[in-house]
Amino acid sequence: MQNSLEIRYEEYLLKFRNMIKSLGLNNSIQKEYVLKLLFESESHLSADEIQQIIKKEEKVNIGIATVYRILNLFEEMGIVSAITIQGMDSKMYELSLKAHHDHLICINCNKIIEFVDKEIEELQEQVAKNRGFVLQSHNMIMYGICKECQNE
Amino acid sequence: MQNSLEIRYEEYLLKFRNMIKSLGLNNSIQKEYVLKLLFESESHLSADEIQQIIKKEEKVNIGIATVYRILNLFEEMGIVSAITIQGMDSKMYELSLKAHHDHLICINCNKIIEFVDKEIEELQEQVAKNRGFVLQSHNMIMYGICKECQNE
DNA sequence: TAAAAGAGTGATACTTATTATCATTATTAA
DNA sequence: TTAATAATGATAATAAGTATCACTCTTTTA
Repeated sequence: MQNSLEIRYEEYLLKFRNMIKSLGLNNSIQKEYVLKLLFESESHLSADEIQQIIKKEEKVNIGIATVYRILNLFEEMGIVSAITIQGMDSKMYELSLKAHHDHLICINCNKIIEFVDKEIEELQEQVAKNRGFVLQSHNMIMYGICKECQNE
Repeated sequence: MQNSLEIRYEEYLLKFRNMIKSLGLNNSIQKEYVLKLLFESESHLSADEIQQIIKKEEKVNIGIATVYRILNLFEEMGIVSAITIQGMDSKMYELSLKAHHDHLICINCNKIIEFVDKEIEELQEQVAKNRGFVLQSHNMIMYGICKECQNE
């Protein structure tokens, strides 16, 4: 019997395949490898990490250009979002299926905590509105020291 | 008679020179060119722009490595902060002397509006505190379409 | 079912921002 | 003024991300 993660993934995969088809694109095993990895991963991954993990786990080759191509496509489709973290030299990707959220990062151990604060979101809308902007998206990353790292 | 901007800059320059000295570093004409440019500039500048502007305005050569070196130093000193804007391939620098603020950027015309919202800042502290973090800094960039670009 | 057309992949060349290196120049201290 | 130290500039190196192109895989259509 499958666990709930797998079941959820099966559902998600079907939706994904429909989306790809309705965009007039061809699906591929590579796209599904990337999708599955992002779906199962707890953490944010770089293109390079994605390539390495797929090579190791799936025992299959995947070109770095393909990884970038797929990640860019997924971003355009709105199913992946990228964040740029201070001090890191490559973008980190995650599924944006998980609802929108912001990030709190420990500058010592690099732990990433995801959160949403409804009040902040509302105030952001307000700030934009007051300046005549129609808000499209935002990026908020907070940096600090987590509880564990404070006791060192 | 000097205008108030110049007067403020003179004051600031003296503080800067002291800071450099107390760090055991040597001041240089290049450092002061970069400082002055950032002080006078309304906008956020890339390292490349800084190099080009200094070459043109001061009719003097300055190496790109020096520009980066100085910007990194200034960041460590806490007098410059860098932001990474979606879709731009280089970091944008500004003096962080101007009090802390966040950014609202038009995705059409690239206009950048700086703002601070005290309530948001407080909520951010709260979010961090609730998760056991001691907050050190944050980056918040909001993307949208400005009033002017909406009527196009 | 088989070919033609279209799309996707992987290797690799390329671009470009940023950093490292090192000889030369400028500054500070004695 | 000179020895020691630090900063600069040219340039080589690094590395992330993109562009290109030959080849392979899908899809379509006859």
